[in-house]
Amino acid sequence: MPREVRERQMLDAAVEVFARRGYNAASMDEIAELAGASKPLVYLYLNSKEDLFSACIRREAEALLAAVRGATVPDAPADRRLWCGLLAFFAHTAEHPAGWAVLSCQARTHGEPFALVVAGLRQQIVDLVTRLIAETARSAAPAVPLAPHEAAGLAHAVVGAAESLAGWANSGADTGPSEKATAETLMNVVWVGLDNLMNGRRWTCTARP
Amino acid sequence: MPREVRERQMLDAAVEVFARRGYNAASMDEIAELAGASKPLVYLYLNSKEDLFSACIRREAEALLAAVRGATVPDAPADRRLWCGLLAFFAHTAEHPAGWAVLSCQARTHGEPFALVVAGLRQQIVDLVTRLIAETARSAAPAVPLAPHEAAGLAHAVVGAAESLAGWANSGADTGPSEKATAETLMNVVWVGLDNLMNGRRWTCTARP
Amino acid sequence: MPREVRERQMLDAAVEVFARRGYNAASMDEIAELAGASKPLVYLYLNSKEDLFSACIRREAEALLAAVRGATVPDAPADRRLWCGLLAFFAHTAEHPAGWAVLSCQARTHGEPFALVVAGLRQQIVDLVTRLIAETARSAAPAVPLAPHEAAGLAHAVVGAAESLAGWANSGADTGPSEKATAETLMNVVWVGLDNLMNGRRWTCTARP
Amino acid sequence: MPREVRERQMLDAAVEVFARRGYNAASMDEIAELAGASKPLVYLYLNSKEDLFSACIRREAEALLAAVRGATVPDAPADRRLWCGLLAFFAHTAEHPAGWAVLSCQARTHGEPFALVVAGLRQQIVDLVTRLIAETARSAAPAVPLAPHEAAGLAHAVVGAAESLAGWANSGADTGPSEKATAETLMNVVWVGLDNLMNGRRWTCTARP
DNA sequence: GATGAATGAGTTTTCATTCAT
DNA sequence: CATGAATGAAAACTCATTCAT
Repeated sequence: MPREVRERQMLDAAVEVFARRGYNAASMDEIAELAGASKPLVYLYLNSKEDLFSACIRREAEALLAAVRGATVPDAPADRRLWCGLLAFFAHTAEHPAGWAVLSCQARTHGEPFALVVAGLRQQIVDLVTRLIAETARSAAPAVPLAPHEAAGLAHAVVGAAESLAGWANSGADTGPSEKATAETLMNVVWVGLDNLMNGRRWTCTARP
Repeated sequence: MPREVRERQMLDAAVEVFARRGYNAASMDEIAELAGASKPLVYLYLNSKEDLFSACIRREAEALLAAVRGATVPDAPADRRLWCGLLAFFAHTAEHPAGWAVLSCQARTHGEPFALVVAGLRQQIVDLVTRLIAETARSAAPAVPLAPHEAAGLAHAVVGAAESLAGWANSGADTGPSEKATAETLMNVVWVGLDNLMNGRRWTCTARP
Repeated sequence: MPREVRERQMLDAAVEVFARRGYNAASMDEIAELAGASKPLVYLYLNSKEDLFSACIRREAEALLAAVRGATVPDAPADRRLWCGLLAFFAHTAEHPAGWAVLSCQARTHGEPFALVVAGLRQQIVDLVTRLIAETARSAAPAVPLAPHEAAGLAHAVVGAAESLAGWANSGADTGPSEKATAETLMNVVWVGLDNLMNGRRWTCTARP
Repeated sequence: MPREVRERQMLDAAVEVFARRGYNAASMDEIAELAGASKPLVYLYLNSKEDLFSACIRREAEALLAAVRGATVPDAPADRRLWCGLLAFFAHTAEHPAGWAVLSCQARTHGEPFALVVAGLRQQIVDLVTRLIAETARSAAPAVPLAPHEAAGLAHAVVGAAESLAGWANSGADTGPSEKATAETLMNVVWVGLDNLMNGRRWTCTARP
């Protein structure tokens, strides 16, 4: 069996086990067994538990980013691109629950080096969203232009909301809404809010005493 | 030194260490040392590592919920209450970064019992926000009434966005915006979007091919 | 409360706990609590766990020895004295199961010093029985005199048999026989065997090929 | 080194240490060191201290029972079989003092599961002796038949006496008698006594006022 | 005398990791 | 490459024991 295939099997097994048990409770024995390989081979290919975890995170992060990027086709209008990105995000996390669990839960809680990888992924997604928002803002030629900082804030909010909704959608089979409904909810509040925002209607603390 | 004081010191130390190292990597030795007490005393007062972690989570969750609840004064209009709640949320998480880290990262990833406490806390906050949104929707007598499911989705999105923005605001001293600016960003997109939403303008996939 | 009384309560509690949990699993906390005294007082009166255990053993050993000695009235014939001693032994062990458990099980298994005390007690009982047997042998003016070594062997056998029967009698409420029946069984085989023995009828390996 | 060998070494070491120090005071470190292996290996092969202890007890119990069973050849007359069984018992306990110490002292005092194994062993030996006694009683066609309960009582007495004599014989090199002499003493008192017993001569309390 | 606070020293147990075959 | 033997290092947890009040 070629190395590449074996390595993929190992990563698959590791993601599964890390998601199920958590980083520390996951034992190399279990991972090796689930991968159908011997422990020394795992070490030969992936060096150490940390490296293995790191490889898992990187692979899952890249896959998620690729899914989202691949969905935001360059030629479409910005809102459609955001819409498609959201859909892709929800679809990918729903299809790879173990990978998403590792990314969203495990990676952030076990040491800086791992957290940095995830932070990097997140930043790339935020940047993507920021660009979409800024682009829309520019093309709308609004009465009140959107400050760059504000665009970044919005992007952070959107990504956070998406993560939260993904968790909600995946939490229980019946309680959460469908993938598309989730995306629509988010799209509605963000897009319409953004549109309105750019027309100068802003909420302020003093507006309603 | 009276027990109560010692116990608080221990919890402070534990929250700090759990946030820094993660649940598993946090050793009782380090916690005891940071608390300025011996390990046996920690065990005498708090029984086990699990119980200690549980106590941390409960304390931090209750403090955060109390802060948010205390800020949403009952007599004010709904938007003002949401605004105050968000401010309180951002302020509290900014003031207790370790506590927030434990709640948002650690607690969800280390066993059901812990996750349940945090899920409970989150649900209570989501419920609070859901009520505020539904209340506003009713009082606005909109053209298109807000479905209950939609209100819950919005609330999930708002809470997720708030969490994300809290992380952003706390991530680096200089990159993030001020507490108030953060809250304003969120308020703007959510509230104005909601207002618009209830007037029948919704974004749909087919609206812009 | 006078020291003597307190000390007795402590020993009572200790014997109980040592019998229930075993030497190591018995905690000073539990003993102190059962004795209705504070732990420091236990230490003040009895110095250490080892000393406490030692005191328990000594007290129970002396009580058992006194019971047996007191029953073997000097003026009666030897067989009657042995009979009464056996009865007393069975009665005392049945009435003080915790004490007997400590003596027969715990004391021998936790370090030489304790074992020595018990060995001393046992030797004294064996000596007593040896004297009774030898006395009987002399008074019977047998055809084949009983060698001193043989008397000691018999005594060891009798004591061992008695211990075994005591355990049997105390093991289950219904399976074991009554105290008196137990003593009679033992008396029968020993005394009648001894009587026979002294008349020259001995079992030998070659007697029945 | 093959696992089987190592495992035997570990059990040997464990029996030795358990006998010397007692169950609780025996540390896994000492056992591992005496076995010439590392602690993790001991755990890998034998799981836990309890399991290790249990394995020791089982092995020693089976060995002793096999020795006694193997010596009581089925075709010989009952008295000869008892004689051989006693000899084998004394020989085995003399050759494996540590094992006998663990069985007779440690196993009974450290938790039900262990005690049950030993109780089972003891019961099997008692049953064996009971059968021998009953068989003899039947074949002798005595004036007064031996009640089943009485046979069991006798067997308990014999086993207890044997245990006691084994302890005596092993206690000091010079004080105790030889293996064969020990067995003869016991045989004499039991067998001759039994023989007499079945001819109606019983000792009774009132026989000699 | 009783009580609560406090701890040093030691225990069992678990992994990630390596090496010879 | 797979396997089995093997381990160093560290973690959770417990307890007898003491001291000030």
